[in-house]
Amino acid sequence: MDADRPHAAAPATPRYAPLYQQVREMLVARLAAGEWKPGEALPSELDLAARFNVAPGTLRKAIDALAAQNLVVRRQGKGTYVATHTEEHASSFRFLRIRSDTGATEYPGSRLVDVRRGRASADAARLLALKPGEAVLQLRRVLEFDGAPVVCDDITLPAALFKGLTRTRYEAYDGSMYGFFETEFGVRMLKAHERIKAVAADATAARLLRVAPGAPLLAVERVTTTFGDRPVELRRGLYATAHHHYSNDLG
Amino acid sequence: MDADRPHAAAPATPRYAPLYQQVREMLVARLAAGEWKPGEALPSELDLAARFNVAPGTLRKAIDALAAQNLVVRRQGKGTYVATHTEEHASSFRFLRIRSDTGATEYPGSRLVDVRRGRASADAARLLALKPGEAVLQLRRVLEFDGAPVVCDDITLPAALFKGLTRTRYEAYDGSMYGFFETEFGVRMLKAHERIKAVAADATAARLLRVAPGAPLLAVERVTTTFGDRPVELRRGLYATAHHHYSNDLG
DNA sequence: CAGTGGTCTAGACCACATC
DNA sequence: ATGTGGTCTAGACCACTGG
Repeated sequence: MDADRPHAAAPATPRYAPLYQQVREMLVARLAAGEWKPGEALPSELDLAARFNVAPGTLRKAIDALAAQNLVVRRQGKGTYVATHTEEHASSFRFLRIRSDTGATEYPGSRLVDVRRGRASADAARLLALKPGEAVLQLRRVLEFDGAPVVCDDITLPAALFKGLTRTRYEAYDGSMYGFFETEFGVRMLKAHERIKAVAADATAARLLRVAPGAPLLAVERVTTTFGDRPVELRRGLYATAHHHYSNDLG
Repeated sequence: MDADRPHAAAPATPRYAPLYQQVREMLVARLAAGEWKPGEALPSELDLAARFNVAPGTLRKAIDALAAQNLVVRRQGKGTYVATHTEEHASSFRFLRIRSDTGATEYPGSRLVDVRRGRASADAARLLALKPGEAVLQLRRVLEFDGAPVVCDDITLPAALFKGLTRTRYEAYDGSMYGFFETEFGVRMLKAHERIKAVAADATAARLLRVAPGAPLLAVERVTTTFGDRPVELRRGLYATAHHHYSNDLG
């Protein structure tokens, strides 16, 4: 690109980077920069192909890759849209793996119990790529299925990215927490890694989840990342699994 | 295919099936029938395109889909190979989500504790699509990381598919359990669904995993399927997560 | 060197959504 | 009717592998 030389670009670290990957990276950069906002349509494929001076097929392959990463969503006959957490009233199960044993597909209610400012522990700093002691926000929220508490999450956020986050403001927002982060703070949660253990409920968890102290709970530690694999959320959750389970597909 | 009319095939249930999907399904059928065995190379793309009377690009897209499902593996310059569980000495972590907390990537040892014949419980029958009381094999095996037991699996298999499975025969086999199933019984594990809960260790589990009775454990119920989403294995595992965790990527 | 998968191009046509 | 993404085709050329 740049010029009209198809795939003669100078190799960076790998010996060679396919044109469609280069185009993909340019598109990601523009998405990250907010050239097209979540929920908006990208220009048409032919338009983009012309801009980047590549064949439609090449441009298409680049967008295929973005769609596979869930960065954009294609809608036949309409266009290609920037992925958003604000429309996923069904597909918000993308980051929510807890399910009712009965298979009921009800969407849980979220209750924000507490918001406070604090400083990153050594642990949190490491996982969030912050300096120990940097300012963070600590949220605690409870997920309720059919009125019964099932999940208790302790969420740690870099304060610098979420200036002005308050409990009131969250409660004024209608939608998922990641929708809230996206809309109000421009932070887009793209990928997450979870580490799961089994633990015994301590007094606090027992009270919040209404289980006996010492009852076995799932402990889920999630690090969520945005563009460039930059960690922007640390979430430690305790799941009561008497009537619910963590669902996972391998394949 | 069939004729030389590109995509005029009669719609079945969906209004319309793309040619490359039809080709994909024909390839899956041949894979399931064993026309090419695990580890073997498929014919070249040009060859297959000619056989199916489609353009190389269309055949390629069909194989792309198979590769995305991990049914085949492409190797540039060499060919496209049927996926196998017998070569994945590294990538066998595809179906093994337990990891050491220290990040050590050691491969665990597997010890088959017990093999017995039995009849399917109502539960097992439902999950394996058998009739209650049908003959099954019950295996119990322990996974050890660095000599310490971490996972105890109770595995239920339809006896009809695994005739002649004995402990001796497993111990004579050098490789993973799914490699054993594939090589010795022609059963290919393709996908799995897991449901995870936290439970307290009972006396048996406590002894096998060397934890205190009542200690919290991960309980992982896995249903593994082969071609056509046919369930062929039910696996109930207990994971000791003091120094290990279940690792999962979302995104 | 020949053979394989991988990339790129170019254009025709289909299906879907919207006006 | 128009514009969008989706499919299909056809052929040239590149990169990797192995004899």
